[in-house]
Amino acid sequence: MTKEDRGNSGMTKMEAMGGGRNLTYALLESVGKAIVTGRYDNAPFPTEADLATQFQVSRSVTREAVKMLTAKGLLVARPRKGTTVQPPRAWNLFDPDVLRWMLERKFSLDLLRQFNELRIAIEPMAAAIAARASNAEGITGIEAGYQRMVAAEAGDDDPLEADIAFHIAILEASANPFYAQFRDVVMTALRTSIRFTNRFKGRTASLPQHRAVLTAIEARDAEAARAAMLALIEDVMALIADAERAA
Amino acid sequence: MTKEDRGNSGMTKMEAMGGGRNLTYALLESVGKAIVTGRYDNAPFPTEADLATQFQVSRSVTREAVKMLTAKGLLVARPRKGTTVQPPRAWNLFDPDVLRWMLERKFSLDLLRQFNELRIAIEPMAAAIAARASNAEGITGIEAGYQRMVAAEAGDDDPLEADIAFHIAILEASANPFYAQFRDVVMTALRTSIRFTNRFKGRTASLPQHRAVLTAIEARDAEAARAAMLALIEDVMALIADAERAA
DNA sequence: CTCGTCTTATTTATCTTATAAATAGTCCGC
DNA sequence: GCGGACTATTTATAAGATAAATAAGACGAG
Repeated sequence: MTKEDRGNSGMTKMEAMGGGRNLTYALLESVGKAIVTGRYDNAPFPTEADLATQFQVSRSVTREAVKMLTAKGLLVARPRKGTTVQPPRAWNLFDPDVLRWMLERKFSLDLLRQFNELRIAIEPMAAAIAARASNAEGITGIEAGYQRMVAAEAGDDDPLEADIAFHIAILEASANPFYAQFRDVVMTALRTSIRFTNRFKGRTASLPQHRAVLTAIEARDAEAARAAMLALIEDVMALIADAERAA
Repeated sequence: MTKEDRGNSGMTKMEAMGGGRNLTYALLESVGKAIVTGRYDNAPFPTEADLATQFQVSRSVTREAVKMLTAKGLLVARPRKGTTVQPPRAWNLFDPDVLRWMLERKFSLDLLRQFNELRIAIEPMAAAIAARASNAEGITGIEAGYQRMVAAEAGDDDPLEADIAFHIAILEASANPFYAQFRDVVMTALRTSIRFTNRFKGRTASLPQHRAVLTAIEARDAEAARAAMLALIEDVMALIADAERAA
């Protein structure tokens, strides 16, 4: 149950909390998306008083949302100067919210390519580390992810979520917090890019290739694990390159 | 240090703003560090009212600091349940503040090794991409970084800052925002780990090795750039491995 | 005119006091 | 026992006042 229909035509209060579990998160979502979409590129960011008026919320809510956006690198506030939007290079791209806003803004094939360029660096290495150093729990997680993909093949699980689970299990099996940190990034990016990958039918995340990664890790063969994962992502890259040529 | 034994010459107001440019940032710093240091591992996180009382600041300041810590993944707040510390896996390790708190907490050789394990994935690839795709501006930046290292060798610049500038220039030359994003992470981690690397005398960041990276990028030789950068970081890894054996 | 200082206006920062909303825990009637 | 109303606690929201910081303009001395 989402929200009961009040039946009125008012619809104020942050558009009936369209963004999150409370006003602050709703405002965070609205303003964050607006910033990333470039609404303030050629206009000054409003003062906190204006923001509160525009969105019909109290200054407390406004200030707390602004503080969160500041923590994510999107804004900076100074007395008398007002609140200003930071240049994109300052945005924390590895913050799930920020990344999601960027991916949702219009879906850029370019950004998707750049993201997969990152995956090429991270995931094969994570697979190699996992092959070398993961414990039983880590291996079990990867196997579970693979089994979900098998189930998805038979229609018993969501293909995308299963695919994501597999990749995340490997990141976590690396037992390196820096690699595990990419959990949310990979999750967010893969979820959002579904619109793209789904455009290519039959692209059901090659089970054999994933199996190759799994068996290499189980066999503690770091080099094979790295190579198998690399091949997997480079297939995606090839797909993107094709799309770029087509466009 | 408890709060009881103040009583002397005033010194309230968040201990004379010991943390940042205002009360909110001072509180952010204090509480962030406390969380990462584990002060609340075996104790419940205080309610916002208690926090305000303990640190002698208003609820506004308290709430705004808590919201920033929430945005960084350290806290989560729910009505009636209170504010609770998130498990470390939820912390945004790529947030400069969070990373700094983690590195400062006691200096873990283990964390340093894990960080360099990440560098092995990122930086050689960034160098390769830079060799393949960087523009004139990117190359100039790398050359400037190298020149700073040369100057540092002669005592005309800070060796650590010059070294950092070189590595960051490469990340930025990759023209991939995801790689450029590691700018702050690398900066923070290298700065903080100075205490470690300095313990080894003569470790003045081999100029020839850095030069090899530069020339490879200038020559647009991606593979050579990757290899040169990899060699560079693996030297650091060897250093860490030695230290781990010694301990 | 030029430079430094002083004043002023604007904006964030802080504090205070209420009230609302959410919900974990308790108690009650059956 | 068990479901549901009740209560107490904690965050969420609002509103208003004051403080602090500082950019911009006014002013005055040289």
